[in-house]
Amino acid sequence: MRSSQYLLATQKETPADAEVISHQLMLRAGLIRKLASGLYTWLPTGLRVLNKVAGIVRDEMTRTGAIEVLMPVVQPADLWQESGRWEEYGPELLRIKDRQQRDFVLGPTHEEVITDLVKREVSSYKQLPLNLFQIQTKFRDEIRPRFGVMRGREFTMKDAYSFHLSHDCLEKTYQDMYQAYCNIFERMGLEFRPVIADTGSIGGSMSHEFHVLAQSGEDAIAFSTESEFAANVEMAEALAPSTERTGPTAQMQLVDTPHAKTIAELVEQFNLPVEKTVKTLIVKASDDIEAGLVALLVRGDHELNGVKAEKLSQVATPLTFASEAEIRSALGAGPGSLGPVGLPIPLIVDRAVAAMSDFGAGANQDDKHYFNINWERDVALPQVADIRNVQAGDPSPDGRGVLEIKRGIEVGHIFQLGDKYSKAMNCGVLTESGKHQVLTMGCYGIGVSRIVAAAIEQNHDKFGIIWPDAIAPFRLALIPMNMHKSHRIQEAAEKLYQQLTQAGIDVLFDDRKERPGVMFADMELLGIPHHIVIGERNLDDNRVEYKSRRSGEKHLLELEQVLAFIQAL
RNA sequence: CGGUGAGUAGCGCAGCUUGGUAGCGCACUUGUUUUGGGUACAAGGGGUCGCAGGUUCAAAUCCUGUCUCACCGACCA
Repeated sequence: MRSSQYLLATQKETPADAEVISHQLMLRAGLIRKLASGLYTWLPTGLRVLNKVAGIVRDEMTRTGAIEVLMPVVQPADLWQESGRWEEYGPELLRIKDRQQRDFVLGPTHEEVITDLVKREVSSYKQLPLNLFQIQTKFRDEIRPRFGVMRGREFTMKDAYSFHLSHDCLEKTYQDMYQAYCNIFERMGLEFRPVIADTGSIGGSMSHEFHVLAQSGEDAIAFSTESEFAANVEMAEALAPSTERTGPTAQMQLVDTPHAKTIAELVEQFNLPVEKTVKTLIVKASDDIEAGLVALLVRGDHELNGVKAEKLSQVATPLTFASEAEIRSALGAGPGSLGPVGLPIPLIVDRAVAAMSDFGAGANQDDKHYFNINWERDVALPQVADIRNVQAGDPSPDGRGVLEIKRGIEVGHIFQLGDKYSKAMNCGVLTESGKHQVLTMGCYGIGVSRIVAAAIEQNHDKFGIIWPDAIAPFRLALIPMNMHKSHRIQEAAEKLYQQLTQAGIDVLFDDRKERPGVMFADMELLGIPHHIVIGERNLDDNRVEYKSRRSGEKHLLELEQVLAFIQAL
């Protein structure tokens, strides 16, 4: 490609609304432009990267025996009514009507369509197992799109769906996908980790997420220092403290605490260790709880884990915090003065709270706390559950080492779905014995467009992007200096360009009439991994200069060596 | 959906308090200059000041409404 006949679209200045580095660089390097909130146009350079990412994904998927299809973005509402997700899915599902006033949705995912397809097309056990995938645009009306294509509303995703007669067979495909995903991210040159994950609203049992590690990641991941254990913090189990609860050492006392509405204020004003305080959180209860509310207790320095809390049968789904007004009318005190003693609604305490003694908590009267509360003596120990987020330094759930927390960008997610969709939509085949059997499914997603952003988060410096070779928009930048004034340089550049292009190398030939500094700066911003600079000085010796974008190393090459050198990289 | 803030040239911003001919830097065009790291000088093109209504002789500026965008929070595959 000649830059004079291309749309480079690089910019010096960073638009004000780009927060994370990948978003800034994608705009500056001319990869994307925003059309509206969460909607982006892919410019030629960005599309080249996107296509390379998609190509690797397609290649590795095909290698495992998965077969590519392409399903519509617009889907009829009946399918969603059939699976039950027309009601289940919230406002994130964009619903539209056609000219006949029939309901449709813009597909946020394709379980319904694929299940319907397989139901119609597959009728015998002999056709199984089957793994179908597509690389397609998805639309999710995100509450808060941000970070450019990292969390856009419209995005490109690879989604695969496998169909099986038995769980063992699903298990095997799941493992194959796990391995394929590792291969994909390795080929792209990304630092990633598979972690145990929550299945969320897609449903199912076993699930892993694949995270690209980066400071700006939206998810927190817990790793063991000693073992292979890695899980999304949402899922990482917080073990019960290994030490027994100690006995009471002091009488419970009621204390006036007019200026202590938060744990921090309580700790500061009353010289109470934070590990001796308890937070009382009030959430909406599920329908079978009469009180309508449930109290969740975690230690003062711990955080409630919403995913874990939502799984408790007493807690309403989705997890909803009670408003101050609801709390006052049900409990007679404000949120800053709540505690377990005398609380008239069901209580669930975290494992760490159950192990506490002589602790302080609200007295369920405004501006008063009880200090030196002890379970059993002052209040019965209620139901105990794991409802907090793990923290750095907590013991690993597998018993080996302690946890460390890092941030990650979720770029892949694999699920063992089971029969959630196949059952709801009656997707089955005849078995060997002639009986109808509902199929077991797996589903496997990769955020293709998100990978582009994630790769930049991991590969950049102050000059711009540094693409891994496998996903670079161009592998090589050909930079002639003052070509418009020198026939020798023009001749050498044209010849190299022909030669490299014919050898199948993606070359960006910067033939613009620009100053050297402008060209260097643009090629670095674009992140092209390998640069060849042609100048008068070196041409006298029949040489050009090679420079690696990543390492910065430079050396001279004979003109005749260039092709072989690049091919050997 | 709640809180906060912002909409003025392609991008980044000033002007608004105190109403009176719309500005700066970058980018773009032309010329000269420069030529291995975003040259310098000169001349130019480009704006219904988000939109609608109101006040006024006069509105980017004051008032009302509305739309859009961003950040924080809640929420979320």
